[in-house]
Amino acid sequence: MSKPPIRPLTLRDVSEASGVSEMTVSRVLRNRGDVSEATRQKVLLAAKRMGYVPNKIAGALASQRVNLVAVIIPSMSNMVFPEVMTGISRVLETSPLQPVVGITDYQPEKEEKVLYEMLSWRPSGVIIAGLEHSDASRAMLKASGIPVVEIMDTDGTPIDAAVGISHRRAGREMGKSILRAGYRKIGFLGTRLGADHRARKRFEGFTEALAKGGVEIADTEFYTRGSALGKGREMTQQILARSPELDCLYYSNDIVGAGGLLWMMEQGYDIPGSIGLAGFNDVELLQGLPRKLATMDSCRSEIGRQAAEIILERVEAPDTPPRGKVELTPRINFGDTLRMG
Amino acid sequence: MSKPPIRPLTLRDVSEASGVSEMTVSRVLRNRGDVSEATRQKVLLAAKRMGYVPNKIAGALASQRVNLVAVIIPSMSNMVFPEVMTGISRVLETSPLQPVVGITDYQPEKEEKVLYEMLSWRPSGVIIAGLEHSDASRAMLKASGIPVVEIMDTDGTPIDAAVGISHRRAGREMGKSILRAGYRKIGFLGTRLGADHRARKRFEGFTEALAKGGVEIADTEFYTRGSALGKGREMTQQILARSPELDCLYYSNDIVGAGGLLWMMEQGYDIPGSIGLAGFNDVELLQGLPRKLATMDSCRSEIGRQAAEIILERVEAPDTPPRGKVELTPRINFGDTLRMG
DNA sequence: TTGAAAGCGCTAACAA
DNA sequence: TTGTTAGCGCTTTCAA
Repeated sequence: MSKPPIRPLTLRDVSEASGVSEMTVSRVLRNRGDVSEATRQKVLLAAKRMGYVPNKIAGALASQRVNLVAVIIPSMSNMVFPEVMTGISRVLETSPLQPVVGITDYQPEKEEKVLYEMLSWRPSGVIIAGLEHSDASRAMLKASGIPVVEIMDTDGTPIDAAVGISHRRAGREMGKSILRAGYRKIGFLGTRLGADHRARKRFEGFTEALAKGGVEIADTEFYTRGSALGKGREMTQQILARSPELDCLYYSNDIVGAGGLLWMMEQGYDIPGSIGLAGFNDVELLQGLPRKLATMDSCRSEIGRQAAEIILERVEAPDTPPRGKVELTPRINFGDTLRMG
Repeated sequence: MSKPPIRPLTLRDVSEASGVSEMTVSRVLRNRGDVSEATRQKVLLAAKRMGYVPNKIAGALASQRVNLVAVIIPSMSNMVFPEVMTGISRVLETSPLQPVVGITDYQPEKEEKVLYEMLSWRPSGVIIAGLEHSDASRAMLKASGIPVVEIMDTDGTPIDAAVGISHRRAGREMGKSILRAGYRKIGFLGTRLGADHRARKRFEGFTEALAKGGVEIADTEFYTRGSALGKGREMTQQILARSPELDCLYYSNDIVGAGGLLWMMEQGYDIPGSIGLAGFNDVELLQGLPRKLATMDSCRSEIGRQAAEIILERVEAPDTPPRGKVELTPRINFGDTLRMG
């Protein structure tokens, strides 16, 4: 075992060790151009036994190509983005492109910073959550000259392309279903509006649908940080202590909804008979609960897949006309916590 | 609004636009060296209005420095690694270093591929989960000449440095506590052993502790994919159908354990009186369950924090002597599902 | 305080 | 099939 080298190995080292020119070594290592099987083997052997790892920094600078796709999302911990990532990876695995993830914590300033940082590595494309970005972020994206796909949401104008669902419509649909089922005293529980634009849009669509039915939100309960089961329990307890007349609760996501459901089951509420519950996202977690929370599929892996396909297409054929907005249609799943209308 | 440029802007463009030499522009943009306030402002203004984003590829090649730390973990979706990442980020945020994540799906071949890919970008350090790696992976890590911290586990010999807990000991401790509480017919439910070395070590430590008390595992139930609540329900149902005499179940992680707990509560089991339950990890999710599952803290954010600190230290002062192995001590939390001994 | 020259490690384009 | 040459866009080093 030789001691670790001071400087990493270069192509030149492999060239000298194998007695083949740098250029030919480079060709072998990239499987490009015609190289005789004999030299090929010689080079491969030398490279492997030396433990040579190519320097992509230099390669990228020389070739002006970086096979990275920047994926910029608000958070990793809420069970929604892992599925988006799976969809993206599935597609990119069939290509030389690789996803690199950046997290914004729902903060526009952080998004701007992460975006700047990632663009400075000159990726081949950007997949970014949401349609709301700071002016500087939009400017950077436009100026980058690479394909940009905004995901999750379609309520707005994309910079380049967008794949997602209409959260406003999702909220409206849920509102209509809840009214149709006969609920009238409706409460909303969710993230403090503002940071999470998609939750806000669902809320707006929801209240709009209720308004059309002549119903006003009876009470609301907002929280700030985290999205744990525990929060759902607390908030549900509080809103029901304050407004015991409520006959339906709409949660901004499944996790808080699940927390509420667990708490209400312990308290012996009659669900969905005297009170209905609904969440959003259709996360896997719900499958394991004693009762299935009503929810709406947010098409996460499909969104990831299509976004990656758009990037791939545009990287392989830069003149492909932009696909514009792709709006997917989420379905309501009534589960066991909402009467059907 | 001008149309997007064919080629991204370069330092030279900013230089020409501001009438300052490339070199001085570079200095301004990096806050290095003495530059008069007048030129500074001129450059900053020009750069901003043009929307210039520096090319890190070129910068890295020239400076031979890449402020990236490769973080290589098996999975993102099981609630354990997000917390590790938080610990890492917390520390790196105070420095110019940035984490970049790679996922291995618990597959050694994929680990090797991801590692190769990341090392080819010449990061400043590597944080990698586990102590078990293929020979090729170990060789690459050794040859890289950069600080390497293996995390989560301390049962084995690190390549460079390691921060984690002893999973063998964690299993042993839980085994001892369970015996002390008087349970004797004990079942184990977990991932199929092999891929997940840390779960395997816990299992080994657990059986070892039971053996010392003259007790043998009465039954086991293994699963392969995913780690959902639903799996926990199914497996628990199956093992109890097969071995109704069991008086304690040890799960390889909290999520399957939580699934089991929910199912058993529905079935009306007397917990922890006639049957005890325990998991592993102490994930936040447990806080929201009707009863708190007994578990053991896996020190995730502390592991992330310390790993990042080691990297940081070694990057700033390359001659720092290696810290070797850092073993943290997890604590048992008896929750509501295990009698105390 | 500023600038000029050289080169980081690789690949595109061309020549042999 | 193989080799040579000239950069990629920046930073280091040294000189002014």
